[in-house]
Amino acid sequence: MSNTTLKKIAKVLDISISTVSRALKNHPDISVSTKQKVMELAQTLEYEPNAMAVNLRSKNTKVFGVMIPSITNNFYDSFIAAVEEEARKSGYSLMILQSGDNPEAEIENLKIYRQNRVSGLFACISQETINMAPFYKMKEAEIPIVFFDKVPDDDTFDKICLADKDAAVLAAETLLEKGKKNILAIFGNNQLSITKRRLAAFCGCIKEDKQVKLIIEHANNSQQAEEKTEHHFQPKQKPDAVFCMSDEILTGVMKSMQKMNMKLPVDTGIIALSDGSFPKLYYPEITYIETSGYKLGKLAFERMMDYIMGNTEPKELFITSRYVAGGSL
Amino acid sequence: MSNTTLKKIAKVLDISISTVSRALKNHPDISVSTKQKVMELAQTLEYEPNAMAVNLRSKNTKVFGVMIPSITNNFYDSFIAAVEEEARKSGYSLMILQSGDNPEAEIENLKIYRQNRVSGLFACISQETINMAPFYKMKEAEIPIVFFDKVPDDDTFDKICLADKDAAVLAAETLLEKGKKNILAIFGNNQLSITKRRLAAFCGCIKEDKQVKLIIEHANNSQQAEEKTEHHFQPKQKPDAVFCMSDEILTGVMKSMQKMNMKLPVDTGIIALSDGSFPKLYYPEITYIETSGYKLGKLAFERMMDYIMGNTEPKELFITSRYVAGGSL
DNA sequence: ATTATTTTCGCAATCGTTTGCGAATATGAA
DNA sequence: TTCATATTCGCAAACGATTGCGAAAATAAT
Repeated sequence: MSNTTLKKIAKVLDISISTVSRALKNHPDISVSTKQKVMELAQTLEYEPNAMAVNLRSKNTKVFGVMIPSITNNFYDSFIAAVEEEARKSGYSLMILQSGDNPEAEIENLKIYRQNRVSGLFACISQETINMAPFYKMKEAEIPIVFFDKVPDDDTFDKICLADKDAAVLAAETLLEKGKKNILAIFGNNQLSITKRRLAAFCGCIKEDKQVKLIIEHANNSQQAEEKTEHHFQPKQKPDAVFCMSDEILTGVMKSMQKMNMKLPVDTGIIALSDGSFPKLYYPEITYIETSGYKLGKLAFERMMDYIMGNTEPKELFITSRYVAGGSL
Repeated sequence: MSNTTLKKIAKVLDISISTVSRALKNHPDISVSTKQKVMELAQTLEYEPNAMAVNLRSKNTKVFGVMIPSITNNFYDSFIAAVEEEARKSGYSLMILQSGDNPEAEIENLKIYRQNRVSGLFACISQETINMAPFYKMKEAEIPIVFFDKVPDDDTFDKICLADKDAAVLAAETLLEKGKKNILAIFGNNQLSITKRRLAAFCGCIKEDKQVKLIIEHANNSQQAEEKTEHHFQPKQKPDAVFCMSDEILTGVMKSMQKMNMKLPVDTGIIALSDGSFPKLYYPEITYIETSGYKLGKLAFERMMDYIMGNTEPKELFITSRYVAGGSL
C-alpha cells in the first residue's frame, strides 16, 4: 500500500507518531534500535510522505509555475525543458499553464498558481498584457516571479531576456561583412517590444553603410512571411539576402524559397534569429544567430533559486547570442 | 493580502471558523445576514482557499500528471495542449514531467506523482520500459492511469492510441492508387511496437500488388533518415515514392530531397504519417495521413473523466486517421 | 406559559506531518 | 544510595479547511 501513513506505522510498532517521524528523519533523539525498526517497517509498507500534508505544514509546495502563451512552440519548449531539468535536481516539479496570449486567461492562471501556493513563477506575459496588477498580487502573496522572454517594462520585477539588440546587430554585421547590398528584412508584429528592439538595432547597424539597400517588412505569421518574400523577389531585382527575425518567419521564407526554386546560398542568402532547431531542417542548413530558449531557462532557474536564497534585489539579465554558421549565406 | 484564512475572517467577525466556511459555501444553515457579512469581508480581504489544506482534507488535488518522453516534441505538445484545454474547463491543472525515454527517470516521476497525489496520470511509456511494476504501484495508490501513444501490451490498463494500422494502410493504399511502383518506406526504431504495427500493416497492403517493388529502411533519427534516403536515390534507379513513418523521418527525407535537388511531385513523391505541422513547412506541402496528438489528447481526457466517474473497466480506444492532400504526391 | 420545532451557529475531530517542550527512563558520578 | 546528567520518547499544538453532531436561541404551536 502506498497510502501508508506515519500513524499506521506508529500503531503497528506501538510508538508515537512523532517518534516515527523523527526516526525517518534520522533525528538524534531517537535510538538506533527504534530507528531501524521504523525504517524497516516503512520500507516494507512502502511509506511515502504525503506531499499535501507536508506542504500544508511547511507552507512550501516545491512546485514552480511556468506560464507561457502556448506550449506548442519550440522556443518555449526548450525553455521548459531546461527549467524542468534543473527543477528536478532541486526536488521541484513544474505546473505549466498556457495563457493563449489572453490577459484574462493569464489572470485566471495566476489565481490557480496562488491557490496552489507555488514556490515561484516563471512568467512570459502575453502580447496584450497592459495591467500588471494581477502580477503584483503574486508579490503580495510572497510568490517570487521571474519574467522571461516577453517581459514587462516595470523594473521592480526580475527579468531574463534574450540579448535582442546584440543578436540583431550580430546578424546585421554578418550581412555587411558578407558584402550584401540588397537586404530584405522581415520582422514580426511591430506592436511587440521584442520586435521594436530587434528592428531598431538591426536597422541602426545596416544604415551605417550607405551603399546598402534595405527593405523592411512585417509579418504576423508564417504565411504572411511567405507572401511578403514572394512579393519582393521579382525577376528584375532580387534581394541578395533575407533576414528573418524569428523561426516563424524563417519557415515562411523558406517555403517561398522552395516555391521559387531559389538555391541557397547562390541565388540569395538567408540569416535568421533562431534557437537552432528549424535551421537544421533545411539543406543547406540555415545560418543563424542563436537565441536559445534552453539557455534562457537555465538562467531563469538560476535567478529563481538565487531569489529564494534571499537575493531579492530585482535584476534584469540577458543571455548572449552566438553566430552559428550554416550554408545559407 | 492573499494569505487570508478562514480563521482570520472568523476572528474579525467574531464568529466561528465553521460558520465562515459554511457561509462562503452558501450553506443553508447560515443566515443571510451572516452570509453577507462574511462574503463581503472575504471579498475585501481577497480570501482564496488554500489548496494545500483543501487537498489534504478532500484527498483530491485536482491535478493531473502528464508523463512524456520529451516536451520538445510537436506531437506531445499538441497532446498536452488538448489535455490542458479540457482540464482547465474541469478545474484541473497539469503536472508535466519528462521521462527522457529513461525507465529510471520514469520511476522517479511516478514517485513524484504519487507523493503529490495527482488525481490521475496520462502516461506515455518510454521505449525501454519493460517492467510495468512501477505503474501497478500507481493503481494500488488508486491513481488512475490513461496510457497514450506508446502504450504497454498489458490490457488491464486503459489505452488511447492512434489507429496505426489504419493510418499505415491508408498511406499504402494511396500510394498504390497513385500507381507508384518503386517505393522506399522508412520506418523508425524497429524495437518499438508502434513501428512494428505500422510496418506490418503497410507492408501487408503493398505486398498485395506483386508489381510493386518495396524497399524498407529503418532510421532512429532524422539524420539517419537523410542518409538512408540518399543511399537509395541513385542516378540509375530512383524510387518513385517515399513513405515516412513519422515527422522525424519526414524532416530527414526532405532535407535530402533539397540536397539532391529533387522536385516534388515530379521527380518523386512523398507521403508521411504526421500531425500536420511539419508537412506545412514545405513547398509543395507534403501529403500526409493525419495522426493528431490534439485529438489524442481530447480522447484521453474524455476517457480519464469517464474513469473517474466510475467507469473503471479498462478500454483501448483509437482515434481514426484522415488523408490530407498536399502537393507532394 | 409551556412545550415543540426550527433556525442559526459553535465544538471538536479529521486529513498527515512536523516540532517545541516536558516527562520518563537510563546512565553516570559522587 | 543519591543526585545530576543524558538518552529516548510522547503530548499537544500547529498548518487551513471541512463536517457531523449537538447546543443555544428564536420562533411557532398548544
